[in-house]
Amino acid sequence: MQKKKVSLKDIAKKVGVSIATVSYVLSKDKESKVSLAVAARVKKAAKELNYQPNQIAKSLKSGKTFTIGLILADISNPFFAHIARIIEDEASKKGYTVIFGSSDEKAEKSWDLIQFLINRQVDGFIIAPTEGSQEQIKYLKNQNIPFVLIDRCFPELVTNYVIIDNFKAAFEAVDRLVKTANKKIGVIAYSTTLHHMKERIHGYYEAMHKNGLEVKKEWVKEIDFFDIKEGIKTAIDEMLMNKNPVKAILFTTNSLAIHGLKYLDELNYRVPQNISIVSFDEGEAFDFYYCPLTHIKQPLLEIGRTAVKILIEQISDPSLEEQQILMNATLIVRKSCDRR
Amino acid sequence: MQKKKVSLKDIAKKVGVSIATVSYVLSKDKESKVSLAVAARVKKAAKELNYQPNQIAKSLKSGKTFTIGLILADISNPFFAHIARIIEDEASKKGYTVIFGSSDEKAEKSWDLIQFLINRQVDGFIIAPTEGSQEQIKYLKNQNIPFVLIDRCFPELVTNYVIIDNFKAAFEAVDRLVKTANKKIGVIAYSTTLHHMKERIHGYYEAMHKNGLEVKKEWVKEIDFFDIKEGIKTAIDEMLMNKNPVKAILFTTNSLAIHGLKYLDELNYRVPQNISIVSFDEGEAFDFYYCPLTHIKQPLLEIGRTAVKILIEQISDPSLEEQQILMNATLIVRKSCDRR
DNA sequence: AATATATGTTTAATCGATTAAACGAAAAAA
DNA sequence: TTTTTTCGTTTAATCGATTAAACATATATT
Repeated sequence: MQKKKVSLKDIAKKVGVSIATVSYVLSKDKESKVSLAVAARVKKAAKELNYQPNQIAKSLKSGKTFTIGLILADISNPFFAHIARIIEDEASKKGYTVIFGSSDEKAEKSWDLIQFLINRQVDGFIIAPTEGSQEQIKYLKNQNIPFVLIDRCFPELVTNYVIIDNFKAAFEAVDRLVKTANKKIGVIAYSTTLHHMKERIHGYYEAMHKNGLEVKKEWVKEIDFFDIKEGIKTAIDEMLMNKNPVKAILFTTNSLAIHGLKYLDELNYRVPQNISIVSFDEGEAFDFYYCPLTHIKQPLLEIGRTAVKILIEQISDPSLEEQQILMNATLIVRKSCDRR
Repeated sequence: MQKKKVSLKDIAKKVGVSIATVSYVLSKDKESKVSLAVAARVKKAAKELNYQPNQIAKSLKSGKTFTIGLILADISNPFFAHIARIIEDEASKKGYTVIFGSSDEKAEKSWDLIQFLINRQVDGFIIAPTEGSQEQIKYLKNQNIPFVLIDRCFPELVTNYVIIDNFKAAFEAVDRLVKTANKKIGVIAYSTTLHHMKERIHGYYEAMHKNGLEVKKEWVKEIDFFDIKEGIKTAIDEMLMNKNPVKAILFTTNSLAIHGLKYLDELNYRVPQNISIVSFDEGEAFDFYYCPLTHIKQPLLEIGRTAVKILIEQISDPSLEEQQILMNATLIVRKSCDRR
């Protein structure tokens, strides 16, 4: 059996005062009410007994748990793991704990997590929402539960969010590819209605258009989340084996790039000699890739910190206006898109 | 303001019965006490109001939070992120939530986290302990707070733990290096008193000894956690630039291997032509390394699942004996140690 | 000396759920 | 008909902390 924990009651008994007095002493700011002599004895006893306040009881009374629910696609994905770490640090600085859950991009799992965490009385959420989770987000709004979306957002809903300008990021990347002598450029994205993905594709189209380049149907590929490996193969095969094979590819996520580059290797395509590459996000994996990769770098630290900041503001004052933060990604230019 | 949540009180009022009756109805197993008619009305009302029990209140009453505290070195390290994900899934299957924290290998941070999570009334801990955290572990034992150590353990303390046989893993790896024509083998580890690291080094020594090979002082390097990059450089320089340069290196962690391989690249050493390599753990990063890496694969899924299983057993019955689980790692042989 | 004010401490309600014990009414046993 | 059981429901205590309000004392004011 766990040694029963020391409570205010135990201190009160030991010192010979009421529980209330002990409470007043130990909640600092109210100390003035209590005589110095008694306060000293209470503090001494608290130290001797190694009193640790029961946060559960505090939470029940106050309705606050100082806990943030963090819902990501998959904590074992380096991109999300990195964000999780940043959020953890930032939250902890402000006295908040993080409870996380992985949705695996499934709306149902996401809903289960939300329900679960609401029952655990989290004070708010930071969510990278899955496709089709609009109703869940609306529910949170209706219930006035504070939350901030990250990485993705639903433009049709007014919510807090912190994301990058995906359109611009993709646009700049493709524009760069064009500038470095590429005309036949393809894009590989996930097959999803999620706005950030659409924006990345949109950015691609606009950059092509702005540069007066035609886009062939075979150059734009959307791949199923749940079968990346096969999807990538088919997509790349189709991009390369037609009368207008692409000479450059924009991968819209880290995972897509990893799988794509592996397959290009199998096909004995060399980067950048045979094909140019730009990818979203970084990854340890790329460190060992023979050709330094041009990629779109998201300001993860700012995203995480801002999300926590907005959430905590919102928790303290739920009447605040929702904030929409659009950050800029940076195009890090390396060898992989240089074919001159 | 957050819409105030529906409580038993609200249902009771709506139905016109006491709170106790509602509680009896909704706690299923006791349903028999209540008349079917009333039970039906209560259930209906609960559904209509979308009642969600307040877990905080439940926890206060029961003393159980169904929450596990997970303390790792760094959630953004893929090795730990992977374990975290496994633990999350396994815990969630059994109705537990995970609260995590990163210790950054610092005993002080670890202690803060433990205190913090105890106040949050976690039911137990899964911990990858840091160097010098023995007292913290003893404290948990004294307080009879259930916990399971993973990845590392303190042999001088009787605790639950789930680790791999590090000695054996290192032994087999080095033995394999010897069998593939290497005689001059070095090892790079962290400079720490943590037992798992010592065991890995010990395994190296024993394998060398068993094969009748002498170990030069310059071949065994221990590197500071907090300055890997520089440490690796110095270590490798010293291993290579002496009258008995090594022809093979065992890296005792993933991160050491990543930094080490990068530096070897800088030095224009080719694997396995100029040097053989074996590493602990896998990593996405290795996928793009030009030479497939021989590595020691830990059974992460089993480790995570077993740790959760033992912890929950221990939570349910704290009088159970501590369990020490030693799992076997697997040596995955690839090209990086094949110099014949 | 009588009254007002300040000071220090306790009482008791509260958060939301659980549950032993008490209670009242109906059904069964005498 | 009276007594005993059974059944269904409510009362009230509890978990640990907070905090308004009540209550004593002591001190200050008139």
